[in-house]
Amino acid sequence: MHTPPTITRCTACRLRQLCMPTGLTSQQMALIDHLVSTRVKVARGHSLFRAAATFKSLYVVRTGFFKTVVSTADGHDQVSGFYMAGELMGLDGMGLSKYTCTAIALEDSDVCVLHMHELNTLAQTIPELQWHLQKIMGHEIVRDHELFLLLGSMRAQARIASFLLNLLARLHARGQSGNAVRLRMTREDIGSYLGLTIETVSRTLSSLARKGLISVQLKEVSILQPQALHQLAQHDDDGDCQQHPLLAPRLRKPASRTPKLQLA
Amino acid sequence: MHTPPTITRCTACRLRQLCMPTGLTSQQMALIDHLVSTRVKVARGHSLFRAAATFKSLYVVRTGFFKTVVSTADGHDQVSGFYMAGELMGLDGMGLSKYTCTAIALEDSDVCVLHMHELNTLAQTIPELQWHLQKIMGHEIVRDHELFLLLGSMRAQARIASFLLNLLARLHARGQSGNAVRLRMTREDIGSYLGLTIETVSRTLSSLARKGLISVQLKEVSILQPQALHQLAQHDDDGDCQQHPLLAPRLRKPASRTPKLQLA
DNA sequence: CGTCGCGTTGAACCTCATCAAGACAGGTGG
DNA sequence: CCACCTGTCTTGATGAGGTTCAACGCGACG
Repeated sequence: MHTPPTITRCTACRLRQLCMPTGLTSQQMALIDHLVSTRVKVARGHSLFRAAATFKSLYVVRTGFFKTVVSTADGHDQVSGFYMAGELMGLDGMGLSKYTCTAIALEDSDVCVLHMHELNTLAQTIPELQWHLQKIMGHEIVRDHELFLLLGSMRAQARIASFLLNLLARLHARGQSGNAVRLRMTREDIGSYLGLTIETVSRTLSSLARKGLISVQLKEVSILQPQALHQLAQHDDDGDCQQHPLLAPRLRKPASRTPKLQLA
Repeated sequence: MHTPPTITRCTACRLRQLCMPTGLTSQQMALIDHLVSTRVKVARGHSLFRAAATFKSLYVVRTGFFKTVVSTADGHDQVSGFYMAGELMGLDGMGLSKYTCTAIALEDSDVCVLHMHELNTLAQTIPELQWHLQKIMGHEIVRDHELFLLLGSMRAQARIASFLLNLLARLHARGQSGNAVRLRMTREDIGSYLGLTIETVSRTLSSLARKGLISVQLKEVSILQPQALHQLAQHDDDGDCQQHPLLAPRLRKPASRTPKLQLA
């Protein structure tokens, strides 16, 4: 068994901990090094895979930035996610063996290709790999549930705040320090993702800047008051109107759009 | 190896095709028959598993009906799904090894318990089982994307229409004929799921009934004009106002909330 | 310099949330 | 059996948040 070229060796990749399982034996690592046989470059504005295409591979962003777009029969479409280095795309294809969304590079990007067939074969001998894949799919589902909450019960201001904090957190997880966020996507993309119009996105950003919570200069955003943003992301608007959450835990809250949980 | 009691044998279950892979050898089937070692009954209003509990099992609805609820830190919560016979719950727990939502029975129910550990062990020897699990998780992700579209870019009327059609389709997939849908959940649950208030749900149902598209009698709904409902579910409201989609394909559409796809 | 894509801002309208009142069914106790 | 109560659903009136329409600023690019 020859050693694959360094360029495609996962063990030599600084993103390894983001997309591969940890705690493998060196023997297992060596097997995994053969997994990524292909790298592809995608120019800004071009697609990596398209909806309805046959599902064959998963993709990991190596450098660059992507959005995924889902479309309805009648031509409507919506951004369903943004992906940065180390994040996995294409999981939606596993259900019907077809991709259900289109992945578009928002800047010149580099992608690792994981052929599903090889991945599954390898997973037969490395259970950890199998579990890891399950975990990643589980994360995707959890991420989706968070988006439900955002789309179903948050105001524009809270959506934007959540969005910015989410981006910042992911950048921090990649080692970036500071509070600067460069928005790789357009306002249109943000609006589509958050279920808002482009005007509302723009207005809300301006409003947050006017309050001093962030600073905005086109695509360059700085989170000046992360805490305050967090507050906004949680309480829609009504300023935490329950009197004593500890003293009256079962009190019926008059909270805005949130029916109470029917307890067991 | 003894044969497990009939009551927990998947091969003897009429729901098998809904939750188990097809095309297995009889030998594999025999192994799978040992998978479901437990059945649990959940009384209406009680929970099957709760958010933050340790993830150990997946659950398949055998009889009855469930909703899942996700909660935020600040007490808000939202229905994230409804589950009927043959559908799998608990997949969200695979990401963090904790459930992220709470499953509540909306009527007295019967559930098959799949211990994740055993499931994974068995999947090591039956690749088809592994693929099947992947497929199911993929379906869940696709389902979530459809919900994004609904929550992000549909009007109340379109959301309700989609919701009713979705329920009807799932009932049909289970062999029910006719256009009757019994709503097992309250208006509050529906509203939470669709990102609407209870009043809007009620009003929209009344409105659809007034138009003759459905009939409503509390929890009993009949879909009188499925295709008309389909229309409503797709075009928000503006009655397909582009003049000649074929002659002017690149014309800027005045469509309500849907920015155009940035092509590759 | 003109054009085009993108972003911002203003004004009017509209959908839907909110507040409020009442209808209806199911359950309990007299 | 009725009165009563509670949870659920319906309907109306009002207002706010966000969409829609429109105009303009700005930078990139040919």
